[in-house]
Amino acid sequence: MYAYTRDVPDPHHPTRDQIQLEAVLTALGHPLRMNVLRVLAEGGEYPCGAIVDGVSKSTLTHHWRVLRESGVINQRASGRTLLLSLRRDDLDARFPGLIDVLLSSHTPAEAR
Amino acid sequence: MYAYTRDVPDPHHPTRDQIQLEAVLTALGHPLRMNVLRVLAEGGEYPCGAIVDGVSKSTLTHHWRVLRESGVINQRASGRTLLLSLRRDDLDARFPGLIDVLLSSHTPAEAR
DNA sequence: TAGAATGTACGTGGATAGTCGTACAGTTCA
DNA sequence: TGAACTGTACGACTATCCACGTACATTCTA
Repeated sequence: MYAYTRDVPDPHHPTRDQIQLEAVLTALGHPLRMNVLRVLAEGGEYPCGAIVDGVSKSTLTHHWRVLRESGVINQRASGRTLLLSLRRDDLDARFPGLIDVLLSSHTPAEAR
Repeated sequence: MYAYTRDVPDPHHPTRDQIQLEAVLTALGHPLRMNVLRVLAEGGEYPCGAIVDGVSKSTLTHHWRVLRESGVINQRASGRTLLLSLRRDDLDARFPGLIDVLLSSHTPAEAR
């Protein structure tokens, strides 16, 4: 099992019941993170470095943490990469229709 | 017509097309503002001071601005009060189903 | 017309977000 | 085993958020 450091053995993922609406909204209120949602909504798992360009690694780590701790994504270790995936089932169970609405709300102006 | 100051004759309300999904999500990512949404969703207009308790007037002004500039609420002058209402039609037109989903996502833990 | 009522403007201070560079830990593979 | 690779940890910096007190503009009313 992949360990991040001796002190923080596991990345924190909230359980389904711990996912808070506010935290999800705040997480998705950032254009970079909203774009990540759109990419991950296609399905499958992506390494951290394969979704966003033009941002430093440490900045990405920050955004992964926001998405992970709000319950939007899951991070799973695989070899030397972390695979990201959308917690679609949990989000749909907790907030039925929310993700569908967000994905269907096409707003090109934000698509940077 | 009510004027706020000589320099800022009108409060800024984005047009329907200018409403950005991110801005709405960020605005509703704060518990106080989410509660305001729930109150206003009942319908009708409320004076600024009739919705939230325990917060200073200037703090409220800050939150009204966030809600107004994101396109969530409308502020209309009436005598010496400003009447707040939800821009339900605009939000429903721009992001069909979003408000419904948010209102039906009951999350008691956030109901402070 | 003077005082009360409503709500904004402005300035301030502390907390949080967002970005980066550097260092480092774990994994893979030549 | 050692170097390359992937991603986090940490510290620093800037910008924005959030809350407040005070001052003020507007409106209503006694």
